[in-house]
Amino acid sequence: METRELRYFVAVAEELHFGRAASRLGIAQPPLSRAIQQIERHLGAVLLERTSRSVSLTEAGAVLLREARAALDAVEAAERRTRRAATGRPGLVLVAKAGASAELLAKLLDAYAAEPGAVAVDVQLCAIAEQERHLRDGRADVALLHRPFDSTVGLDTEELLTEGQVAVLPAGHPLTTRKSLTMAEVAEMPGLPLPRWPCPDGSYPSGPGPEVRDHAQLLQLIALGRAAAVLPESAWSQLRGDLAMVPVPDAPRVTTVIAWPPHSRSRAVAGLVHAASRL
Amino acid sequence: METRELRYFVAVAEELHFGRAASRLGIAQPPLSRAIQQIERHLGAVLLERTSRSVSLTEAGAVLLREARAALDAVEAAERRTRRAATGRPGLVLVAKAGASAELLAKLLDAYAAEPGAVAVDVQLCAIAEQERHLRDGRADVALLHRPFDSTVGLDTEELLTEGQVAVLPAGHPLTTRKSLTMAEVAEMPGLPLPRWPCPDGSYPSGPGPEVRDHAQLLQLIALGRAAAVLPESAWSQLRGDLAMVPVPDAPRVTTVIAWPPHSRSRAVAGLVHAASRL
DNA sequence: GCCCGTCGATACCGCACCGGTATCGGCTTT
DNA sequence: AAAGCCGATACCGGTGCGGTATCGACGGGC
Repeated sequence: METRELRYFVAVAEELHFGRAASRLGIAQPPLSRAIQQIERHLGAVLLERTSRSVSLTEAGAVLLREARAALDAVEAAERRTRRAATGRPGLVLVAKAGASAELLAKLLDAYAAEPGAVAVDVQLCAIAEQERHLRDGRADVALLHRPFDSTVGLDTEELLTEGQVAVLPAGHPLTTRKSLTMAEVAEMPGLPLPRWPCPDGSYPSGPGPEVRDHAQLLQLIALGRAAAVLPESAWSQLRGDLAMVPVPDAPRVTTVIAWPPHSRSRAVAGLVHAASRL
Repeated sequence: METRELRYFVAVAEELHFGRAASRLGIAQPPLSRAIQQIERHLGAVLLERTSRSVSLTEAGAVLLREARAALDAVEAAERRTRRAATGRPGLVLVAKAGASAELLAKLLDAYAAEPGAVAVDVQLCAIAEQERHLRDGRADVALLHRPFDSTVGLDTEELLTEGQVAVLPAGHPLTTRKSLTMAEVAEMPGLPLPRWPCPDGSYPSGPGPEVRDHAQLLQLIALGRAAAVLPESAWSQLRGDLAMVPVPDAPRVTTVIAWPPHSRSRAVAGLVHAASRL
């Protein structure tokens, strides 16, 4: 099967509408209909149930959607990594959540730079839940992830740090005088909803809190008195004067891990991981 | 990039000869030359150094070869898994090395069959080093692997059993009277070389021993007095009357694991792993 | 109840591109 | 110096992709 066909199928499966999928792909609708039929003939399977009013995935279609996304990521990764290898500069790209693990990251970069044979490390800060995708499609070589929030499925990892979490509140909030809080108390603070983080697919769960892409956004919203949050202790180093923190002992402990795609066995990645593992 | 292009590149990169690659692909040589040029133009990178006498991979070409193989596996897996999903029969395919972990496998299948909601399990026995590929290209859902021999990189795993290894010798061999042997002693037995196992790419390392694909082959060669081997203790259950075993305490311990592709989060796989984890 | 709008499928057509044959140009071998 | 091997180039024909036009089925509205 060709990647063109996979791209076409993914577009239709995501839009569940041939016309919209076609315009998203920049082609007309009829060739798209034909291409999907050809895929179905090739696989000997019905992938989409279609009436003139609705399009829906069959079970086989759902499987192909999941697998096709992975395959397209792999193809994209192949292109990107080849282009990067061709430039000759063997630099590493590391992604981390903007605003998270700042201290740890600094120590890691220092430690690695001191190693013999260290190469340049290009640090990219991205939105929550974006790092995994960057690793999978070849835009990055290594990532700092946070269990249990980020999925590390299919990646090789090394644990770096486990820590508890704290509630981050606007300075002057009544509860800032407390020595500790429970998750239940934090979740039910009137007027201070917890923010909504993006899901891996980029959508947001529904609920009362504000939609948030990274820590900087979040801290600003808290300072404005529009939200509260429960964050790893190390977020402390980022705290501005207009914020306060209170430990939340019953929040799940957070483990920061360094992760890399399993088959990228480059010297440079190994060196960085080695430096990380003995911080 | 299209999978056709990736296939073409892989063929040339493996053959390092345009003519042979073309005939392997079933096309003529000129279109292949053009296709490679087109890929190089598309990526903006030189992938192959060619003179009229030799073809060799550049560094970028080596990266693309590795990544392209992974990408093609992912595409193939997408097709296969979709076809399997379309049949409606939600059977699982489990691969194991022929002749290895026979007892464990039997217990596992029994335990899983007793679980509520168990589906049919299709057991495929294959050659050494083939299981990983079966998982990656969608021919199988789960595999029994043996660390440290098999690579589990990029797979999710659960440990099942760790055991020591024993030397397997022809019955009546002088050393069968010993209570134990060392690796060094086994490696240097005159006239009884250790066999050569295939590498992940299907080739064999060079050396004195016979080339061997699976345990049945190996045991027969040992019985014939043409080889000796060091195998996990559980191979004991397979031993015929014409073979003997002696413990080898300093051989690395072998861990049998059940492995599955990380993004295949099907109910059935989860059930099988669950059954396996509490054997 | 008829008309109209929506949406996927079909019909048909032109052109890009893939794959084929013929040939060239460079290099090695004898 | 001649011959052979091998990748690149030139050129050509056919497949198939993508386009426009249209059909047919289904719903909703006045």
